Amino acid sequence: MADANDPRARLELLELLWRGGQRPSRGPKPKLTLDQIAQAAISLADAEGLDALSMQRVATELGYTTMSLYRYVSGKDQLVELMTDKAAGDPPPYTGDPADWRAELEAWVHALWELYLRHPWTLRAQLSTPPAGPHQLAWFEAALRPLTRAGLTGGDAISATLLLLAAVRQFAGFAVDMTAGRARAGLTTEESEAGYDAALREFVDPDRYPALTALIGDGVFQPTGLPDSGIGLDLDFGVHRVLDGIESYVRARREQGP
Amino acid sequence: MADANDPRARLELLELLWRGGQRPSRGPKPKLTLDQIAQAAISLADAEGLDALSMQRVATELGYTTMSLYRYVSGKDQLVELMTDKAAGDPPPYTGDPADWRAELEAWVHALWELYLRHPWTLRAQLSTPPAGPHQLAWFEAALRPLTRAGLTGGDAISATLLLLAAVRQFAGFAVDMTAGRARAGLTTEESEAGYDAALREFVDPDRYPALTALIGDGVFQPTGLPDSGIGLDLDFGVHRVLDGIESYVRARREQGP
DNA sequence: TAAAACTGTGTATCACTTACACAAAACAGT
DNA sequence: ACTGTTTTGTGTAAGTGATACACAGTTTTA
Repeated sequence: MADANDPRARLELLELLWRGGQRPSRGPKPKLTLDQIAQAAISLADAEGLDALSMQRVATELGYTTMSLYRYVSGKDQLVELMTDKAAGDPPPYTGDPADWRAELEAWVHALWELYLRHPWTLRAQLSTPPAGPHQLAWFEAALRPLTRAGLTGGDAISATLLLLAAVRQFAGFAVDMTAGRARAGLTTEESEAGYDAALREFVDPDRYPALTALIGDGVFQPTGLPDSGIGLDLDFGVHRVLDGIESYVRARREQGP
Repeated sequence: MADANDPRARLELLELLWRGGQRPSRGPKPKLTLDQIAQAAISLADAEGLDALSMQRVATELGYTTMSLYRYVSGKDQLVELMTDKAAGDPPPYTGDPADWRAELEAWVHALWELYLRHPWTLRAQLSTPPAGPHQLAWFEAALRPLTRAGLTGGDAISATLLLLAAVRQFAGFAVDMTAGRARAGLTTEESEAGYDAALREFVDPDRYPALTALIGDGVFQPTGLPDSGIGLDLDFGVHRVLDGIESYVRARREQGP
């Protein structure tokens, strides 16, 4: 099995991602499958987070010994990579007006946001390559289609996809981290938000942080009762700006020629 | 010392962030300082990454025992939070035209990008609260100023800051992950990029991924020789779109009234 | 009917975090 | 000055986790 410090590890990973780890015909029939292992690991990570994910626990969950997993996976890192692609699943098909690329991208963003809230640990997974698995690329494809239709070409379409991806990932990350931190502190959402507001009021010096102080004074950081402290709305705002920016870019290029 | 599963942990953290862990007057004079510990930990994380960061190694680096660190810090998690704020430092002062909010934000983005490349591990640090340290907030403030001047108010200014922050963080994350993965595989940049292109060509099915296939055919994924595989340029593209979007939003609001 | 290849397992090693208790050090109040 | 209290740095030990390695049993191939 290829060491992690080896170019072969990348090829091996691709093989597993795309061909699901076909086994040679010799030897005993495997009792487990890669898919089964990845599924058990995903369930565990969903329920208790990436920190609670250990080879031991996955193995126990499946009723096998820890070391048996190493017959399917070169190590924990590789397992996480496989989990990440599997958990991504396929993006939901877009059913709206095919000409409305903005709506299609908004739906994409929304679906991805939900995916990350469903599998928060994927945001912390350390991947060794750019997206290369079938599901990761399916999401990529689903964004490229409307962007291409909007009029973006080549590298611009990639850049725009990455920009939207960046926004969703980070905003989801903000939301997830806040929820996790809140839960670890044993606070309600309201308590947590009020505590943050109070902390800002206590420590933020108006001379050093004038703009921030003004916002605090406006009550911007007070508890809102919104889910995820309103991060979803921040994301909506951001996506709207980004799509506006893309639209005006395409228009300018069209009018002015390349 | 407050357990992590305790609201007091948050107050304790704030105390350390803002008042640097003042010590009671009784007892032996401490030989270490919080700052010293954080600095050693930052150097280690810079050099070898967050995985290599252990209490043992930090202590050894300083010439003390592992457990001595626990007199200054409640645990590794808290240390990482302190490191993150300290490593953020203060944003460089903006020296350009004060009326040119776009240039100011571009400079901010650029400085932040460099910060993340200098301290890549901060992108993986798990923080228990929204930004609450003096340096984190200083960066926040530095973005709020030009955005406020641009004409954004209240929650909009926050949303826009988060959007730009999201872009920089994630693009830096892409760059960092690619570099790390490349290094672990023992490949040159060129080899790594060529390998990715080759993998896409091998596995991507034109029927299932038509838009992606078109891009691959255009040679978009071929090695470029650009630093960080051109991610910096993708970020520039993205920031340009975002600023355009913000600008048109402000203009529309001004013309139409709130 | 071997020989070869592969599976699941038991064992062992190494690194890590952190709880706990102890002795020495420094201060506070008398 | 003195004594009790608080705090520091340390030694020890427990618990968890990743993973290397060798072994015995299983299945296929020649």
